[in-house]
Amino acid sequence: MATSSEGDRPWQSYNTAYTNAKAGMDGVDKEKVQRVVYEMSKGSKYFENEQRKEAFIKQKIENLRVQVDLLTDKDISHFQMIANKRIIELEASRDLSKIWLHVDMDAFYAAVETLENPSLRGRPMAVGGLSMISTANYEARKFGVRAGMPGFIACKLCQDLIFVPTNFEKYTFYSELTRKVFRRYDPDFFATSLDEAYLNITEVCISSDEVASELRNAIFEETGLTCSAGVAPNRMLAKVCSDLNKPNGQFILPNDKDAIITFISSLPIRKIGGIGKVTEHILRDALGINTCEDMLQKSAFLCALFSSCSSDFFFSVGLGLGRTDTPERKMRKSISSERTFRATKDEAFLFHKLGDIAETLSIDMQKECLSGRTLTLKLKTASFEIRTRAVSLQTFIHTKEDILKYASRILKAELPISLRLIGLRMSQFRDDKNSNLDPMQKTIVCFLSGECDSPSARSLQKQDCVNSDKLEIQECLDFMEGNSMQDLELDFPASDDHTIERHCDKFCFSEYHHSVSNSVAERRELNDSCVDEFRSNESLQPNEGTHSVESSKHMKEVSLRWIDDYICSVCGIELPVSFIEERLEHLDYHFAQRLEEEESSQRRIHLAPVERCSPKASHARQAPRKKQKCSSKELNHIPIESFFSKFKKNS
DNA sequence: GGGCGCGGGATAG
DNA sequence: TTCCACTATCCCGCGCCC
Ligand SMILES: Cc1cn([C@H]2C[C@H](O)[C@@H](COP(=O)(O)OP(=O)(O)OP(=O)(O)O)O2)c(=O)[nH]c1=O
Ligand SMILES: [Mg+2]
Repeated sequence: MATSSEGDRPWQSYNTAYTNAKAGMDGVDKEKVQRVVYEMSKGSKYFENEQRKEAFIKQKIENLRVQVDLLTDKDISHFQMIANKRIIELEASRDLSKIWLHVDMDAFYAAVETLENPSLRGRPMAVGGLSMISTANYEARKFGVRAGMPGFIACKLCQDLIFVPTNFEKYTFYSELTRKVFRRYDPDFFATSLDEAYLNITEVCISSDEVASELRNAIFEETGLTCSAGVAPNRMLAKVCSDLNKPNGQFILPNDKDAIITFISSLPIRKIGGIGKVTEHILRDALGINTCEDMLQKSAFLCALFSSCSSDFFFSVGLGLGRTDTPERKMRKSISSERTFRATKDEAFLFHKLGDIAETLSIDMQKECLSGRTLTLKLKTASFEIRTRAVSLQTFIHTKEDILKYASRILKAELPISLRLIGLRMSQFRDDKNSNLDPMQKTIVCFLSGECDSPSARSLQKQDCVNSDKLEIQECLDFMEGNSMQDLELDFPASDDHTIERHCDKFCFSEYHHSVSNSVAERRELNDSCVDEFRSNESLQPNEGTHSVESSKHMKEVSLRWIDDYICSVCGIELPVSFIEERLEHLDYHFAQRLEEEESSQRRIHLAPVERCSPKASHARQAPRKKQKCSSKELNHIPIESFFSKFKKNS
């Protein structure tokens, strides 16, 4: 440990952020880099925050060491038995039947910029700005400049460094080109970022070496970009391998257990994906673990100190085991936007920023047709402390106004505060996966198109399905035929009233009112002291006798017009109402509808499959509503035009 | 006790 | 003169509810 010489060379104790071995960093004067970084950082707010975090981790390590010291010989042999058993089980699961290839483009953003501006070739260059750089080319790396380093420090390390601003459209374009090549080798390849992908080449592989060379050549031919590749029996090892001969190189690890053991034994644990700065630090200083092999040597202690989930992971690393299956494609779980600015406590400025962020987030959500019910506000204080505050709503939101409304309330609760960053994230998207759907059920849109199992139909289901409130179509049809509305019930997501109050006791959040009832209005007055739209738990009870009665004939017309409007506004096809009516007669499908309570009172119709099970709670009763035109503004971005074009031809 | 929601943290590109 | 990004995912611990 360098602690003894800390007095002389304080930079050695400053975190190892830029010192971990990285491609292109051989032969760099690490001591000098470390010193410059330290000199530039020392005394800054950022630095102080890092020191706080570091101290916290040191404390954690200290606690672990105490735990280790307390272990008796008996304890140790006990945990050793458990560990051995687990290791044998894991070893038994070893699968050497697959061949995985990991591709990683070299200095990707920088390489793309160089391609578009050849004068940059051979000169040290970084993509990003003075505050942060995304990556640097290999010329710049010789100076110690690297991804995640602030630009102003990089400048000190390399006087002639050229900065190029990021341009994601370019990177996306070139990423697409590389993926075209990947697809030829494995149509089911899966990309983990713009510049990385895993390919299962088991089937196409005669010689791994040749496949890798051929692939890299093809990529270079078709894009002008170089990449590195790693081939191994599982994804964890393939990723390690792709980094070994970077840039523009490859490394093949044969599907042979002895070769794997040899390979893994001397490998520093930091090379493994999932083991970062902190884990490396903890395992080294608490248990003396440096290489993957050490994971097995110290298995008893890993068992004693960590959860079985964590120790399993550590043992897998020691054995060189990794996933060999192809993961199913997952939809995104959250979407966010955040901005950094000069730290300030000027509230007008902060709220203005919040509005900007809400707007970009809303635009991004609309691009992907997302609507979410959990909003998370992220703040970074002037001292770099990160705070997050979340609310889960009863309704799904995606407009700037809605996002800003709730975000403002949360932010108000944090004032006064000096901030340097504000971010907003939406999650818990509206999605059929959120409710136990019968996957055999199809959407109304599907039905109308007659293409129930087409991929576009599935993607449509993913994007535009379940709502917080739904009407069973059969019930709706019953109603249309003159039955009572009394039996129609709405399905709310689980109520989070208490949660909201608990976590943000200064504010009460408005609920989504499905019917305008006197009782709600009355309660609103009673709770006037709280906020504008308070909603008590009592209001979750069904509202009695509040709906007016309109003729069922009229309702039927209205319902059919809704659907007609929906289809029209989405894809511009005007269908005869009688056609829709005829189609609907055959359905055991459902449609969901949603009434915006906001000033615009826009009505949005969502077509959705619905679970067969009865609604969990019946909080409100549906009241008949007046017909309103669908808002095409909200619907236009739903990318189902191509889907409907099929339908157009047929009709 | 399982599930949910929140807040913090680690990791990666 | 300037003084460390942005997007996303997973995991853990905690408190609460059913
Ligand atoms: C590591 C990192 C990468 N990126 C971007 C820029 C990178 O070009 C791109 C791919 O990341 P990396 O593959 O990690 O880095 P790289 O491709 O630039 O260099 P190499 O693989 O040869 O070591 O992701 C960031 O924006 N921020 C980061 O912190
Ligand atoms: Mg790369």
